[in-house]
Amino acid sequence: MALDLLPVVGSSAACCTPVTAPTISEDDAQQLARTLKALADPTRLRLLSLIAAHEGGEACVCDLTAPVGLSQPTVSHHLKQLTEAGLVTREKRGVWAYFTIVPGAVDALAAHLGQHLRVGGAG
Amino acid sequence: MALDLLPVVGSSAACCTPVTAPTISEDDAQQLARTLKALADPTRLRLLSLIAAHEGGEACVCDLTAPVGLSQPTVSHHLKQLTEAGLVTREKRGVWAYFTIVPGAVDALAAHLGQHLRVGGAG
DNA sequence: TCCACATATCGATGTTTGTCAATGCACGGC
DNA sequence: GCCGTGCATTGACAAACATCGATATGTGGA
Repeated sequence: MALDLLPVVGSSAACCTPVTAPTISEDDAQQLARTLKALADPTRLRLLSLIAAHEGGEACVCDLTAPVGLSQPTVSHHLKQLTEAGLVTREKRGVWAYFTIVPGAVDALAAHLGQHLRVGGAG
Repeated sequence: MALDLLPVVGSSAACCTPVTAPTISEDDAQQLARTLKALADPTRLRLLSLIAAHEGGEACVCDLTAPVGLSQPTVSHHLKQLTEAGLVTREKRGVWAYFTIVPGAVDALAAHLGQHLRVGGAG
């Protein structure tokens, strides 16, 4: 292993400042991104807004298809995404499925984000 | 076209509760989704976290490629997305491009979200 | 039992997105 | 003036996604 020369350049200096705080883990980033992806669609944002604006904070699929102007299967698909992301809950009553915003879900997401993205790191 | 029967069912009642608050506009939803999309990727979240954790709150591309394990063009592409979303700023100093977190950008996003998604509507 | 209706799932399709290799561009040192 | 280096852009490609029509599932009423 006789390769101990390698000048290493040394003097160029400027680039590559050191990391001074812990960064988000790969798993945390993936989990956070999954939830954000559920939010990052105009149709789903409108669905959430519609649910929140409905009387009692709940709405069924038939309440939502007309306002967003999409087919029933598409709306159902988006609601499934939101449910799997933990942003809404689904409750079946009779023939209808009522969706409700999970309180605090968005706040928790925002807190998580702020924790990792604040300059100076997670500390 | 003599088809005026169509019983209309009428009595089923239950479904379709009324909307009692204003909902997010189509444009607002689109704009909000665009910013969220920039955040909704594990690589970009890690880049943001890395920038925030670097000394002085800034980092250049060469600081970031190795930690995320992707090619330089890919990292550059993600940083462009983040810049266009207003989440980071880019400052060229000599040969290097330094990226900085835009302070308050995430907070503003969170505030925007909460405003539209709180049950009871935008208030 | 049969039918109508609300919702979910499936299969197909066009679009968007993340990634890379190759190349272009600007800056600084020799 | 030339070359090396850091970064951005381009073109290509595969994976993911939003959307629809058709169909399946489950529920309540006749």
